[in-house]
Amino acid sequence: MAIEHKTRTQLVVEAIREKILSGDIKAGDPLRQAALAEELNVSRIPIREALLQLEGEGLVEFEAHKGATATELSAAQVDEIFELRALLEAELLKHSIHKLTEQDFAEAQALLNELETAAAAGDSYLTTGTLNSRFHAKLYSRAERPHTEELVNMLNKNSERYARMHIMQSGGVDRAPDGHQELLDLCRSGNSSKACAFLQEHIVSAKDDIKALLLKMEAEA
Amino acid sequence: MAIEHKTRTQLVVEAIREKILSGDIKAGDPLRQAALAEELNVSRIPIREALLQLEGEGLVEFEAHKGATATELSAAQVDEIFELRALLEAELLKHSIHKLTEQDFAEAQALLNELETAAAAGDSYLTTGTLNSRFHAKLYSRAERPHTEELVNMLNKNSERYARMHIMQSGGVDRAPDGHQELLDLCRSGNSSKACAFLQEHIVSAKDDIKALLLKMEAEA
DNA sequence: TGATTGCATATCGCATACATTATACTGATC
DNA sequence: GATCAGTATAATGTATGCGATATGCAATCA
Repeated sequence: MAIEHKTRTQLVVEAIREKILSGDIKAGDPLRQAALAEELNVSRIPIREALLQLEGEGLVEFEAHKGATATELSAAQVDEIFELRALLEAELLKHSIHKLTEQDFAEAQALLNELETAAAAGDSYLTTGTLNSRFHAKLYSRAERPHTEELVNMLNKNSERYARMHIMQSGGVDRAPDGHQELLDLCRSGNSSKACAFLQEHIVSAKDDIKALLLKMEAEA
Repeated sequence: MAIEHKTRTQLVVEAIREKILSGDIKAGDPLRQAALAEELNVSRIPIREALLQLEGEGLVEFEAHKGATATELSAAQVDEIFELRALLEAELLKHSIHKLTEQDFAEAQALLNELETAAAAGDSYLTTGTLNSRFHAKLYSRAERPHTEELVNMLNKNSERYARMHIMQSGGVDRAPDGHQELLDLCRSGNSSKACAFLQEHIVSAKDDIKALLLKMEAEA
């Protein structure tokens, strides 16, 4: 296994992304190149390049001569992003479900068990969030749809910070591991249309929770 | 109207994008920073920043310490991209169709007439391609789904160069203005599900043509 | 007093120069 | 002749510094 040589720009990308997703940098905040450069002990070049990459991920907006800001999503936009996720993740599942092996199901089940344990133990978002992603990724793993997967990843990054906010707000409780179990069972049964419909439902209901939170915040502001 | 001040990086982005879409730079070709810098009379910094933006658009792939290459799409990937387009454009149409005004229909019809005239006159891709995009964009214009629109734009950029190749190959003839007319009529009739289904069909059939071409090219290589 | 112009400052955009990494080549060893 | 180590070369990655742009404030004028 080759050790990978990370470039400074990559490290900066990860640092800033985490700052945005964790809420350390809030939506709409300006991202000053010089300040970030000093904080991360690099020159402004890797900062600029990192910001450009994050713009591609949709987390940052760049305006010439004015600087970058963390993207701000309205309730309507969050709506759209979750609906896109529902659409595309269902598409992934549709293409993957019939190719999943017994091994895949077992691994998915293991991830789910781990997730339940972690959730019960009140572990941090870093743990539950990662397990959650890995569970979903496992279900889609046989889709062989790299572009769709990348789009889903991008949409997930965009919605993740709002999901985190929601979890914080509701006392750090992750919801719906039951839903996950039901989804997995449906996949095992091989009923593609039912499983996809359930998945869409699952994503859309998460949307509704988060949208409610956002509307409240918009009203306050 | 404020004159917009284009940054060097933006100009470079446009220059390289056009080189890729036009086939001047072919899929898989390496993009040497120094060479591009000299050719476009700028330093390597704006070149690097432009390449990063193009990576976000999916036209370029960046690998640390190895440089950038124009993205290469396998037949399977072209397949995927067109299916995504079909899915997402149908979604846009679904959300837009019932909000389209008589004015919108008239403008779409005008674009279509212009397109037919241009196609009959054998105009360049620059003309027909632009009209084609504007026609589709008009149909989606009331969707109010900015993220979906952006994804569609991105997918279009990725498929455009293959579409251009296909048109070149078949003697510069653009296909299916009839299909466009039928699509517009369906939209006018307000039959959402039929119109969306027809649109999907339209995109998928374009895919099949291009895929055939690509498979032939892969076989030759 | 209110609007407008000009200047000061913060910030960004980009050229130059140097550091680091990957790769092709050379020669030695088996 | 094949393989490997070591080096040379070319390309990328990053720091520094200067010129350009935007923005806020102060001075000026109607």
